[in-house]
Amino acid sequence: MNTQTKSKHIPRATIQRLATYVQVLEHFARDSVEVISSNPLAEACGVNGSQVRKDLAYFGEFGIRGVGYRVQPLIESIKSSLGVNRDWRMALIGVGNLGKALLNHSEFRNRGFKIVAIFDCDPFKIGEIVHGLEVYCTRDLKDKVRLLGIEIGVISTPPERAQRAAQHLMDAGITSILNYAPARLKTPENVHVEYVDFFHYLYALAFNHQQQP
Amino acid sequence: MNTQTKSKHIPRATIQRLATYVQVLEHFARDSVEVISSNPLAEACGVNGSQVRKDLAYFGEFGIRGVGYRVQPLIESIKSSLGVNRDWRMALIGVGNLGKALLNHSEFRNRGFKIVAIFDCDPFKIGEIVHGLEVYCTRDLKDKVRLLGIEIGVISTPPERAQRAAQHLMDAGITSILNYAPARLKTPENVHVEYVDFFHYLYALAFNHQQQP
DNA sequence: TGCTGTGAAGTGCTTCACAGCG
DNA sequence: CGCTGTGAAGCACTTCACAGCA
Repeated sequence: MNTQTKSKHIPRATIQRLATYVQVLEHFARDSVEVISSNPLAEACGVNGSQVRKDLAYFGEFGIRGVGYRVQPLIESIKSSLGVNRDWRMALIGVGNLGKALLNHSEFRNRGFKIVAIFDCDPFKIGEIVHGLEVYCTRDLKDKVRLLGIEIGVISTPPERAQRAAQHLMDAGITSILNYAPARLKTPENVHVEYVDFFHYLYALAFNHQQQP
Repeated sequence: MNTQTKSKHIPRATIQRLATYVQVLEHFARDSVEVISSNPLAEACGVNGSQVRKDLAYFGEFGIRGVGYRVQPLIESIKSSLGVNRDWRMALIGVGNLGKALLNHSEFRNRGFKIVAIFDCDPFKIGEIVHGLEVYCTRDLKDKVRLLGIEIGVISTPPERAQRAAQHLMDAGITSILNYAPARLKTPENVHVEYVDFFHYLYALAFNHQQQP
């Protein structure tokens, strides 16, 4: 069994599906399923069987021919391939409603994505304690990133302040940004931004609904 | 100018981008930009200019040759094409932490996606008032859907109860479901489910980060 | 025999390139 | 002249089909 990534380019869609496979496999694991073959796994994920096999094959040979995949080891292999079998330390910028809701969402922490410092530029918020974390001034970001080994920045500011928050993160050397603000960010090539837009989903539902009334 | 959908199939990716265009166009509108051509719009959205023109062309001819697109009318045209220029009434199932956070998120309401009834199967929660709404028993869903003209169901239960919630929604005739629970749903073809998984984004960040360390 | 892993074929989205119009 | 709208080309992802192995 080989967990090295084959040097090929891996489609972004594959990464997203791998996250789904983990979700579904953990469900099977809870039901004490020990071995599963690609077709039932695919069905549970709403995709094609070859798709599953091809996605997994990007990262190694995890299966047993004639048998299938052992569930628990496969979960570990996928997590390791994705790099989510370790902790990630994150900084959150923007301690408003949305920011507080994210801090509340304990599932992040459970999965190893830990918000270890929070920032705001509102002087009235600085110093406040939210979910056990002191709100720091955004100017201190660079120091804290170095001090706390932060690798991911989460932006939950209002849209008009998102670009400035991104600039602070980039100045601090952060190249991975999760952006909850409804704004596009101007960033250099080497910075990876993921945009979370709750409305994409609703727009897709609305569009489909009116197409087939 | 023609706002009829040409009968062609419209890629899902196009719908997602249209949501982004609206976001970016609204930003331009706030800055009093009145006309914009495809290339600057595309750049602000992180896509190709032809992509923008082709996406828009699925729904009609919104531009002026030699000039570009008038921002405000374009916003309205896109919204109308997507079906988000009207109100949508939604039911939320699962009034836990996540459900409450969603109720808090006033942006939904502002954009016309209104949660008008909330449900839970926990007898201790039924009758409680959350954000001005009484928590109803999930058994009453069918009646309320009819009574209140609900068209979209939002699932924010724990994963093990998501399928049951979906069943209740489908029994009530709902065919559009937004699922925040980390579980895949078994649904017939005619039901449209959008899965919101916060971890997709984080997994993508983690994967990319470890690829280019 | 049964299921994985994978080249080859198929499909659909994206980009190009330019005709057409304001 | 400039920018849109669009057929055609290019590219990437998905599915098929089967060789290969447990």
